[in-house]
Amino acid sequence: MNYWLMKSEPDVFSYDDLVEKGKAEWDGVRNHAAQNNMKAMKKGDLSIFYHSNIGVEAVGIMQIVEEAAPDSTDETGKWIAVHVGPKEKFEKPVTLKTMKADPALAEMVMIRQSRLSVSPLTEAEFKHIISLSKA
DNA sequence: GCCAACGTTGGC
DNA sequence: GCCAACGTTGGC
Repeated sequence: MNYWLMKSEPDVFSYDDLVEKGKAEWDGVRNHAAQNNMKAMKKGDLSIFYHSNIGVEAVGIMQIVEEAAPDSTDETGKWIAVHVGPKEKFEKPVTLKTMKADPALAEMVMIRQSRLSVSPLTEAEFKHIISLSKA
């Protein structure tokens, strides 16, 4: 089991949009590092859903339901996407400010490399963010 | 709206 | 293969 963090601008695609659809292709990722992370995803892996730009906070958990396959929005055939489904919406979102201030999350890839839209989390980081969402 | 970080492009 | 210019992302 691996853990991830994926970003989306909620005015484009929000956690509630995912809940409504039930399943969605995580398309449009055009960054090699992010692509490599998606290629490493296995069915059943869990990912934090993070709202960038608006909200700037982690809002819920989703599950990888289909592993990497060609991105349907890519005409070149070079890029891949995974399919995700909703797992659990946080009772309380965890803001970037909270995560940045927390020593337990100081090594988080997303904190250190803020522009990366798909990044790995350690199991400890994943669980810690969950615990913050319940506080 | 600004700006830092950083990826990509293109000239040499 | 280097590096300057430029575009995009994303926090503030």
